[in-house]
Amino acid sequence: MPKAKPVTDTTTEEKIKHAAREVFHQKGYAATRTRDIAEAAGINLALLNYYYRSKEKLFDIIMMETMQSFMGTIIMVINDNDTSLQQKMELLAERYIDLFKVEPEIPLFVMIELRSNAKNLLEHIRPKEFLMQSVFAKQFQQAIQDGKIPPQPFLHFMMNLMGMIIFPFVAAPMFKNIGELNDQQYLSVIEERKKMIPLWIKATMKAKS
Amino acid sequence: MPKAKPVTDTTTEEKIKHAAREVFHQKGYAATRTRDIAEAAGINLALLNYYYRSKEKLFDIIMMETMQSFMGTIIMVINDNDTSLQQKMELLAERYIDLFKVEPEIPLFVMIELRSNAKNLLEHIRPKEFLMQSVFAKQFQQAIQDGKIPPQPFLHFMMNLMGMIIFPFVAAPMFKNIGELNDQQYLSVIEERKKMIPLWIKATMKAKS
DNA sequence: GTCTATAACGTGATAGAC
DNA sequence: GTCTATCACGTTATAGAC
Repeated sequence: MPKAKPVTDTTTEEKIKHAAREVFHQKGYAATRTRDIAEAAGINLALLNYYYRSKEKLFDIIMMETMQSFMGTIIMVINDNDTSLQQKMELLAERYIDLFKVEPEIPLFVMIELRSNAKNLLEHIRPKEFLMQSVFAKQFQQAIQDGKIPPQPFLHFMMNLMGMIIFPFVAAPMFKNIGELNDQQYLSVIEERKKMIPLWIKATMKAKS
Repeated sequence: MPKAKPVTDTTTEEKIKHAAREVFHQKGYAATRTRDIAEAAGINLALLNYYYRSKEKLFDIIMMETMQSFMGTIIMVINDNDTSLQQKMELLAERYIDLFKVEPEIPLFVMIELRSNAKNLLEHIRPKEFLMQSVFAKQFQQAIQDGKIPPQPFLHFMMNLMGMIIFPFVAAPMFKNIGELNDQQYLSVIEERKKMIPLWIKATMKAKS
């Protein structure tokens, strides 16, 4: 069981939110009981409602902050004018893997919530707008025009890149079993991928379409 | 909303199980109410308990059958002595994509269940045993010994292959939004990947480690 | 086998003492 | 602010008529 970040947890309000983040991430909205959160926070159930009104309101806060972690990572990287396409891929792999090393449940949590609440979430975060108009996307198209890579759909490229980064976290139990690895060993395997993913992706981009 | 396979649904017992499979896949165990299943099956709630005793027992059956779909696909392919490594990759991409086109919720469902019930499920299906001792794994090692590909970990190869196949289904809402695609269009994008994935994977295998 | 009515239980939320 | 006790409600499961 991976622990979330080392936090001081000063106020009761923060203790509750911190516990909620962990429990919601691990079990999802429907399966977590407010009593689980209260217990994890070491406080009484009534306090949860005192500070956050309801389970749903608390969840919305966690959801928003989690999406911010998830999207913030990519946003900071893909619109930097001073990095190349190749460097952006390296940064994406590095930043995401570092994020998920601390909170490995985020990817699956986000995918589940996107399924059950796609419409709401997507029109709020608008991945299409900021991704397709990013420097990253433009550099990709430029590389094609410059003949550096063959013409190919940006979507497949993104699926492969994000899949290589994220999928090992989504399917961690399976791969840990296959490789007979404990949590720590598994993380060091994933650490290797930081360097490899950009090379692999580069190779796929040159493959004939 | 993707529909599950066209089925005759003869008996009441089958109608219930078919409805349960759909609802459990779409919403997960905790979020589905037995009433949802009864309604989807067009029967009364009491009948569900009459045939399957409890929500949990019904779920266990669905889980088992789903894992069978999931693992059965790979098992049939990876131990065939008459196909090459390359052909096996092609078959895996084709079979899995065909399966998930019919029931796109399976991948996320399986990942969620593996998270919340890893120990039980994994010691029952033992992916490590049958995968690592498969003809597929042996052919992979042989290709390295023959100098056809550089030495590299089988686990990374599997992560990349399975990730390319499965991840687009797990993160479908996100990619549909990015590409502005409806369900049908999205499936035809994924269909393209059947041919491309083996080429991409081949390219990654030749990249320097 | 299939239904209606209801029992038994778990969970979210609140009242009210301190 | 924090607690205990309790309410109100939804859900699983069953009893019993047909």
